[in-house]
Amino acid sequence: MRTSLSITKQMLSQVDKEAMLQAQLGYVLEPELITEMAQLAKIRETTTDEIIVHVGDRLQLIPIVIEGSIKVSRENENGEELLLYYIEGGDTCAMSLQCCTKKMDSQIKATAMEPSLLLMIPAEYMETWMNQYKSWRTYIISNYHSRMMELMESIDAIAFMNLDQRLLKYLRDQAKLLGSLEILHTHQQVADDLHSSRVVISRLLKQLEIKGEITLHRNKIILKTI
DNA sequence: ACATTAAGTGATT
DNA sequence: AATCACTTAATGT
Repeated sequence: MRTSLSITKQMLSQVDKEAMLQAQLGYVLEPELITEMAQLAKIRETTTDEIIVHVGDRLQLIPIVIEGSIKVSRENENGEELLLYYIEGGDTCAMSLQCCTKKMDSQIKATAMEPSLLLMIPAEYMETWMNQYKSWRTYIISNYHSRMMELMESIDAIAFMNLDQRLLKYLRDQAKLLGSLEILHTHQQVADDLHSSRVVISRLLKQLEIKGEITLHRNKIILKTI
């Protein structure tokens, strides 16, 4: 009984993979490629805050985000972090491709921000697809470009914005990404993402609350507007 | 009721 | 803006 159920579920998900890819990438990728990807891809489901890639991991599979969102951060040897950018539905981390083919260890940490669904593709196929499918080339290059732009935005924020502005931007980015004005984070988690300290973040959040931008609760920050 | 974790605060650098 | 040292508040057992 249990076996037949799980087999059914497995088969369904195999069929669904193509549909999911079609829905997310049907406009950019050739149908033959979508089919091929669906055959090769392994499904990975994540829970909120599940770490998908650790610093130092040797990647062999490249994730494509189907549902949900992933946070990519830098991490130093003390475990201190800095959020770099997010990866949303239909996106991939093109940088991990290079990481795979050059057999380098991952320089970043990837964490699921919500329950997410990923398709994991063996890196070696990605290489051959670069020559085989024009749409794939375009997709990867455009992904590289997006990540690069987001990286620059982060650098701008760090270099040119005060922490209070950066904090507000962070809250708004989170809200946009997760589609909710309620941000379910502790002040400590926010501080980690911004590589600041809890006390400082608490004080700045208090100021934002006084200004009427947000309201504060335990484990929860509510934005008034995006 | 008690322990634990999150958030608030004053003082100091 | 960060850190320390402490208080207060919220929540779990």
